[in-house]
Amino acid sequence: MPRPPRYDADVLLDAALELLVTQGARAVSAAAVARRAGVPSGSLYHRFPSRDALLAALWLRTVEAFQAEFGAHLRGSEPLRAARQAAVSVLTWTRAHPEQAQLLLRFRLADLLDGALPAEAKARARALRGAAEEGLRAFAQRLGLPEERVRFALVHVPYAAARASLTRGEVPPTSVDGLVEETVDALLGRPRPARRRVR
Amino acid sequence: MPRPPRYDADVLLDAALELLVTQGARAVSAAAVARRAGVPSGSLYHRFPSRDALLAALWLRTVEAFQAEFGAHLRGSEPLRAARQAAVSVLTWTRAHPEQAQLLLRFRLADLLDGALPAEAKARARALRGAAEEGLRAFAQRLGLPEERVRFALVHVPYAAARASLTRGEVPPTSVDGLVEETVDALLGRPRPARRRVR
DNA sequence: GCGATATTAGAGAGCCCTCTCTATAATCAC
DNA sequence: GTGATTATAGAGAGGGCTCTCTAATATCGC
Repeated sequence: MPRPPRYDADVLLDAALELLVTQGARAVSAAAVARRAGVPSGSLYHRFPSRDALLAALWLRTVEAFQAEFGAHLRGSEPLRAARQAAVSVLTWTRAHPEQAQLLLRFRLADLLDGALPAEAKARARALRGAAEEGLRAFAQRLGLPEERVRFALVHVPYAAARASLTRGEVPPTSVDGLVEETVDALLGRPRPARRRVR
Repeated sequence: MPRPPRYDADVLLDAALELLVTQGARAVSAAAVARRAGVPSGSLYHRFPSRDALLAALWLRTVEAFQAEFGAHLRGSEPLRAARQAAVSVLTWTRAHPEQAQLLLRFRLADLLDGALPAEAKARARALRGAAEEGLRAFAQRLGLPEERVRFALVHVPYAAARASLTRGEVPPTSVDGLVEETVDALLGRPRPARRRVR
């Protein structure tokens, strides 16, 4: 039997994530990741065939984690309630995993890579995209509302709310949860009888 | 008198923008910008002291253009109407200047740079940020609503709507204008009597 | 034409990065 | 212990990038 591994692939992905959110995409070189993780470059390339493959793995690991949670909420029983919960879960997840959230909010997969997406990663990416599309489509149907409207309310609005804080290096305050729920209600539910004018 | 310039600085900024939106931040090297613009690298460095200075100049040129328009709408007479117009102007501007919009939507200034923001750019950036903050603060006061709510409705929601299309390489369809106005009304105005359930 | 001035033009020093390659080490079945 | 297998470890080839430096060039006032 073989020599046991000394470094976990996740150690490298974690290092890459840290570099990415603190220093930006240009700072994430395979060499920098290896240095930061305290791993010889040879060992890095033993696990990942290329820098692009490493970045793709980081991206996919993160999207998978996020979508698992968001999707679970969408499948909840009462639709409007599920919608609110899914939307707010974006903020909750962001608070629980600020670095991962930054990765998703600030970068596109293609922007992290130098070349084309490695074939193996492409399959994983397509599966994820498919699952997300399908989940949203099904949910829109349950609500009886156009997909565009549902996507706007559940994806882009919470996204914007999370992004607002993250770009300032903070975590979204709980006060925006209310704004997001209110927006979801306004777009997907019956209009609220009277809006409280907070001031 | 001196020899007349042969290249305009904007030619370089345009080339950088094109590289940025089509290839991502990592692709925008000073060398690549010069190649793309058909300018010798020496001439590039004659205009910009460093790659970072060039990228900062591109960013600032773009933010200034965007804010000029957004700010003008905010100063419109009837507040709720001004709010709707400002919010929708984000989408209009995005359609008129898709590449510039992508720059603002997809990248943060710091992510484009390798090092710290050059001092000269820092002053310009601070001025811009100050003007934006002040404009929003004043508008929130006119509306008599909390700044956070106004920022969410006028900045982040339209931002999200624009981003939705741009990340797919498209320009926002006019159909989202309605969603944005509806959201602005719901968050800043009196609730609409009855929402039309489109389907 | 002639200096003064600003700009072009491009070669190349030095640096970092990606990725490869080879030598070495650790584990297990027998 | 031996062989098979899988990792580690790190040096270095080759390439691109940033930025500098020098030589050449275009314009103007006189």
